[in-house]
Amino acid sequence: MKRVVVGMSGGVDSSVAAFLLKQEGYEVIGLFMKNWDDASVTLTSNCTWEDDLLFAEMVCKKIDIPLHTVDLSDQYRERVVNYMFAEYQRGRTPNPDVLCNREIKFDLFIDEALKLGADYVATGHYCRKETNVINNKPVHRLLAGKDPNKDQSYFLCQLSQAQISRALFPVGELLKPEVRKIADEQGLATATRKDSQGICFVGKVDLPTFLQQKLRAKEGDIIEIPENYYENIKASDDLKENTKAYQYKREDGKVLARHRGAHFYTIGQRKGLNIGGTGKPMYVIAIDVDENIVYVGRGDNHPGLYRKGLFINAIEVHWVREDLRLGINKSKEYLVRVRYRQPLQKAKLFAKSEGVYIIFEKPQRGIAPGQFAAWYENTELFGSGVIN
RNA sequence: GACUCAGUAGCUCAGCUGGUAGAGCACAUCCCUUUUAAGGAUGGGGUCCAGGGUUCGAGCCCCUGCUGGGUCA
Repeated sequence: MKRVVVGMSGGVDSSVAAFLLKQEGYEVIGLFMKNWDDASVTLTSNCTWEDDLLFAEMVCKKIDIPLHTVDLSDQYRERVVNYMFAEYQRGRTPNPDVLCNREIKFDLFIDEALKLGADYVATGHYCRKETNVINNKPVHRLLAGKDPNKDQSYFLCQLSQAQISRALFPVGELLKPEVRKIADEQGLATATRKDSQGICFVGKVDLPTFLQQKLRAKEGDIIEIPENYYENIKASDDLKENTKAYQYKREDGKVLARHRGAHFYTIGQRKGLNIGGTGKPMYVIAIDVDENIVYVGRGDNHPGLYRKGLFINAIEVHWVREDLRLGINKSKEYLVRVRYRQPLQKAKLFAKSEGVYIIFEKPQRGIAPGQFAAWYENTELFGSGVIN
């Protein structure tokens, strides 16, 4: 009998995952991770992990599996939270949950599971895995969850073959309502529990407030870049031209207002600028942390909000399908998304020695450095990388 | 100094020939969402610069003053 350790979060998805595995005949062990216990920064209820643990216990008892707990909060802080601070400080927009999966759930957690004698680990992610043998070698394929509304493959875009080889995703074949139904039928305490939101383990936080734990508020100018700024920029086929962020200078626009620290903002952001009287909403189109300037554009269609492409440094390019890695100077069409739940966009990848250039068929809005671009073929996730 | 235009929600402004005010933006809350955002819905707010007058009734008319912009000397 194969032994599976399931990451029990205290939510419905992992509850049902555990139940399904048990039903399939696995020997199932629950493992609860405590990764964060600082309730002072959360916006919603406090001490969420205690509630989560309680629910995990109830569910495990119900389906009759043991539950272990492990405290990974030191490592979580080191590998996820500190990374967040560091990225924001650089004026970038990190994705802590992608890191959390790569560094915690599918790294340290797997280690803990192996200590418990696990053959596999499972989570409640809406995502599918398929293992094929190609050239006499097993190749693990990461596929989108069946529920198009809940597909969470994006969050797993940084996983390696070794990590995926250990993983099982029992709810990936189900739709969310089906998961709820199973939970309900089985009388699991989590059946109607609200989906978690916000940063995994940390919860919903007000980012500027959260960041102020480590990053100082520092007043600076908000500068508006007029639409005609772009009139002189001629269209080009050059990969570098089309994939680099606009580099504005103070003289390119007019000071509109003040902000409380450029590193608290992200590209595409509308709320929190506190600029009224503009008729149209203002959006952040660039931030310069060295000069401490936030550049904004007026209106939904401001050219500065859109970019044709993006670039990923070679060392930050990750192929889930190592076997299908694009060779240097090769190019290929994929479907790409730059944020969770974004509809996949047609794009072409160009592999160069310095990294990967992605050119979209249609210009994309709010591409933020620090976020992950993930490329797919049909429903399969092929690779990902940090947007430069 | 003269002339002239303006002074209405936090901001930018609308308000027809007088009947106690509106829109966009901002903001707040909620929804959506295991990242940041975006998006959707709802909402809070106004001695209509001040004082006086005309009128049954004034943001709108008249007078005076104050403040700001412009033009001319």
